[in-house]
Amino acid sequence: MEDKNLGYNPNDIDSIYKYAVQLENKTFLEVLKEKSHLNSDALTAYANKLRKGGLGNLLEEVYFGYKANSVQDADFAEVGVELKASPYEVTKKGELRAGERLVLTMINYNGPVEDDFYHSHLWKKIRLILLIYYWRNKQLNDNLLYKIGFVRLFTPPEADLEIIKQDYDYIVTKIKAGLAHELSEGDTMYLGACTKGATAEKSTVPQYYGDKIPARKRAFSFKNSYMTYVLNHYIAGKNSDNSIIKDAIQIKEKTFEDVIQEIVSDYVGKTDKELCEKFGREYNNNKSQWHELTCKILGIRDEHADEFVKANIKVKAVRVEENEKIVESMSFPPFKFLDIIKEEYEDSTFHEYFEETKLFFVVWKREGDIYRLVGSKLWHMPYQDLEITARREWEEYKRIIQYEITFEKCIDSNGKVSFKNNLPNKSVTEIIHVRPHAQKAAYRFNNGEEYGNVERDANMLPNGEYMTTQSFWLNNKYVVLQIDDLWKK
DNA sequence: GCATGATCATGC
DNA sequence: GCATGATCATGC
Repeated sequence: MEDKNLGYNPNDIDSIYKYAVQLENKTFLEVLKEKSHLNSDALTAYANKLRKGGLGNLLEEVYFGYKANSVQDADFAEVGVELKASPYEVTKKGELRAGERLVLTMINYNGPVEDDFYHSHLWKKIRLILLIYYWRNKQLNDNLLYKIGFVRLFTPPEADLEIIKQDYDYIVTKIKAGLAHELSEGDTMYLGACTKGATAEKSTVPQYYGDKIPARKRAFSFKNSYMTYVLNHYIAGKNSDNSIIKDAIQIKEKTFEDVIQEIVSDYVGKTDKELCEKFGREYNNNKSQWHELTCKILGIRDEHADEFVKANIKVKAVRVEENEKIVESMSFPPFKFLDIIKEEYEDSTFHEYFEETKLFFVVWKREGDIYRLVGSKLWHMPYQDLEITARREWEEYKRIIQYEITFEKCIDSNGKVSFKNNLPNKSVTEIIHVRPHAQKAAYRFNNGEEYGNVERDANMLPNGEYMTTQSFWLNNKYVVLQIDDLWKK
């Protein structure tokens, strides 16, 4: 029965949904005006109080008429519906992107964890979610003007749920082994253990298991990549049908990693030439050949397989030479100098990338003129590498970019000009180095000298000069160490 | 043969 | 025309 004061029946899913869906296309300000009896001053004061997460609380208190709480039951406990308000953004290409990971419930460090997924607090929070997605349009300077774009009842589809269960088991196993301090979002596919609390110092507590080593407080969350997929495909109705798992049955007994490795293993031992013939692709050794063969082996149109998008997995075809070396290092998206100097490592774009991204290495080994497929591996940067070595190297690059970058002008035998900088060379680092990553070299110096297309290919340093845009690269020697067990055994 | 600065290729 | 992933070319 409908509650006259609330406007809906909190014990009836249909009623909750019908009431909620009326939020679509309204701004938060419109909701406030409609539902509260505040005068305009009080409204302004309320708006000023909004903190992060405040927009969700606003809906809970003002629109649904209950106090926001942090109880580990679902918000509409009688019917097991959990309300989640979350932002999305619209990319330049017009695609939707989740603005945040969807935080579900805290991981308990004060007592035992729940082994059984279907009897866990987490399950109560995700079996039926009332998703309220609002457009975080950064061009608006008042977040009350954000508009609610989508209201949906959501539960992960069966094939997703199998992977989420595997993720849950992985996280729980690690916690029970007393290794909560080594948890990383990159460990898992769709369900992550994200950190909670502003800083590591304030939010590190002893864990319950093992030697009670202090660990960052963490919460179960759906990863940003998963929610971005949910938004585009389950909510906005974009079609894709580019999945590797064709039926949830495939993933019941095996992990996703096992599934993709088994697919690849059917082709191990075949050469690139044989595979080109088998898949009807011209054998021409061009840049994309081994990458394209990988997609054909996996039975996907391109690297944006549904599972890869959801779990933020990037396909990397790696060719190993006869001397067991990789010719090239591996590039990653470029960065801006003025961005990196503002970042702390822990919240940096670099750290976020390697914490949230997995690489699927598909490895080929050279034999004369051809490359033979030797195997594959789903990889993410190991905890120690990301938190210690890469941190040290990143901070050194940041320091030099910030305080003491210098250039030396070089002219080669053809009279071509280049500039040598004093950033550490790859020979002195273990994991990463910094290299140019642009269409052409471009510089502008404070003495007025200028080279190339500065607007397109360079960006500004703290001292006002411009250097060719750079990116982080994984050292080729480091990459070899991650995969050499595939042929050494 | 390696290190490094520079550049290419493809998809959207 | 850009974002992204991948490779080239020179000097030592």
